[in-house]
Amino acid sequence: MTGSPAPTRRPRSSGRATLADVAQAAGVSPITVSRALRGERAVAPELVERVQQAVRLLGYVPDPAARALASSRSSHVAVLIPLLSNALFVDLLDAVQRSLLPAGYQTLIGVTHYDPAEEEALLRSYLLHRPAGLIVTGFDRTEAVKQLIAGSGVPCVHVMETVAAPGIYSVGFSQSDAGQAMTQHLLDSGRRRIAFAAAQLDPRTLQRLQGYRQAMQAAGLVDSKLEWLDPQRSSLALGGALFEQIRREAPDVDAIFFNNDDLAQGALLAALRLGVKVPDQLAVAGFNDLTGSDQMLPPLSTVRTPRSAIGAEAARMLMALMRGEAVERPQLDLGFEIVRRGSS
Amino acid sequence: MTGSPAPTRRPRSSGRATLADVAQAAGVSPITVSRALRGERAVAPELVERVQQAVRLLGYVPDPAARALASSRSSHVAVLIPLLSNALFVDLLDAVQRSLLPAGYQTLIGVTHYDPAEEEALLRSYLLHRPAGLIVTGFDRTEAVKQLIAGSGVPCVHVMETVAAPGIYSVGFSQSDAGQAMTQHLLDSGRRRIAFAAAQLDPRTLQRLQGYRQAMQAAGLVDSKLEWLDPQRSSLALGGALFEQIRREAPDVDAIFFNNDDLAQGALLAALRLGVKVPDQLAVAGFNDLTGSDQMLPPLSTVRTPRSAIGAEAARMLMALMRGEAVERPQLDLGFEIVRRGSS
DNA sequence: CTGAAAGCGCTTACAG
DNA sequence: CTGAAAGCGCTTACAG
Repeated sequence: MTGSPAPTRRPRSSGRATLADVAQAAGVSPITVSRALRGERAVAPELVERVQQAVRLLGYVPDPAARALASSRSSHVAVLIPLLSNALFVDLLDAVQRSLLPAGYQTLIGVTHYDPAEEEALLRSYLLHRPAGLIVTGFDRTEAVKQLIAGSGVPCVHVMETVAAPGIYSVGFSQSDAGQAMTQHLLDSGRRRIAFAAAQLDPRTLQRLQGYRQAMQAAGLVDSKLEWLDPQRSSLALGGALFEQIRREAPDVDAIFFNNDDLAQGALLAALRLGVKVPDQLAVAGFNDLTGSDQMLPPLSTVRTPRSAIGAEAARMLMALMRGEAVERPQLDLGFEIVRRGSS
Repeated sequence: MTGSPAPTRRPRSSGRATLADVAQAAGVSPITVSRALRGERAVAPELVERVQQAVRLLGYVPDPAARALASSRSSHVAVLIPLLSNALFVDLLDAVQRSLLPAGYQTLIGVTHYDPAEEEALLRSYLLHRPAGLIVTGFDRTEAVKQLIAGSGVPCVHVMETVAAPGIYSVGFSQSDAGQAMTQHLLDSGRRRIAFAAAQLDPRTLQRLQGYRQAMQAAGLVDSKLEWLDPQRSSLALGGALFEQIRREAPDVDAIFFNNDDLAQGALLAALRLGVKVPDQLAVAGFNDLTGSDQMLPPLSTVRTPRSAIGAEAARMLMALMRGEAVERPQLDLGFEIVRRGSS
């Protein structure tokens, strides 16, 4: 019974309910619907109720693309991390997503492979999408890239480290304090020739090295020959290789502090293979308390880092910033914990 | 020298160059620019050149939101995986991103925690964003969710398993064949009382179990008491616990096939702790060849699964689908490899 | 507290 | 092979 002439143009709409549909159903204007939905300003409570009913009735869901185009801001949060193969960052991400997803934000994950150039490229690409927010790892970037972030106007939270700087938001802990504390723990348990073995050599690893040096310095035991710094990627195999190398080149070393648990785990396995008794002949310590460290033989002493809490707090801080709220504590230090197990 | 009156409205533009700017600079219409940029139809080569020059000159980059709104299709690819804490899926993701990013696609990562309901919620959420493509893990979803995917019209590639079904695209390998092959390897090396120990109990684990049963059946050695199926999440600690339990409850077991390497690694560590000699008293085998398996004592025999290749091929297949091209082989079996090391 | 108009920056669907 | 018009579904900026 449609007496009207067939339309000349095929409609381009997706068939989903639109803001206009909701407005019509609720008997208000589209702008009022828009405002009611975003909780902006005080729309009359009665209208809000009518709008919400219409939304339910029609199963209306806002179109993210239209929203992004009109407001110059998407519902995406870009998260830049160095690596996905380090459980540390997986835990961080998991916590971030768990907070952001229920709030309606989609997470874009960028892996930088510890390469500032790669990070810059990702950042430029993501910024084109006008993300609602940004989470980046650490502070190791060029002045140009910092300007790029600041100039974009996109709220940004830095994770893993903290820094006191105006307009900079960060959630993390002091990597150097953690390095110092573990070294001190080894000193306190009577070790003297404590080696520091590190891979990757990213900024946070080097901060831990500083902490190690401070503790050794204070004890009057500094010896640069005790530092093994390998730029290769961290792995169990590399940990084993470093262990053998240190045993060979410095037989008097009585403790090794590895900058990541995978290295330390590899070292413990190498010790088993070589028949080196840990901790009797040699203490071994790691960093991060990764999966499996408590299962090793002996269980690995390590530094437990609060990456899940960092992720959750960073998400919370970012959401406040995205809502335009003031953040009372722009710099959040979540600390760390020395976990003493059998290996030290 | 602007004699014109001050504009009454503040401009809402972002300041970036737009399609219209490029069109004006190139002396063509906006549609021609749009077509030239997307490589659609044959635009006169000379015009394409002029457009490209204007693009370079102005530093033009298309606005993803506008594009998505006008075309009902974003530049996002949603990838749904069960877990981020299993290195298997991290490798898969890494490979997917490595292929998709240079092609201009952004990856949205959804973690389902092996929960179909959670997967459905994520899927509905992502589909609202009208992704350009979809990558999902396996085939374990309700008919309703399958309809949801099919009805969305979004190209979709399934990974980790393969299936022959019209309109279904998949890249993976036969989990049951892999389970069978490893069991056969243990049989071939003289083992008879071979236990199958599994956690998580996701669909692919159960397929491996089928393969195990087939091999045991063929050898006339089936015994349901040899199956230890634990719904808990896979971990080193659980592997150790399962190892102890199996030793206690079935002392005559002469080999244990764990459905994931982390379990097997935990078992090897437990064996060291308990003084059980592997492989003399007992063979141990794993699945996936994860990091560290080659470092264990003894090194772990396992099934190497081609997850990086799966990710790369799935991305390639998806890109073909997104371009509207025909895919000659909608079902790609990438196989697996038995890696024999010291533990068997 | 509410709304009419304009606009965000693209692509679609027709037409020639 | 090229283009003028319309439209995608929202929000912004004014105005009242």
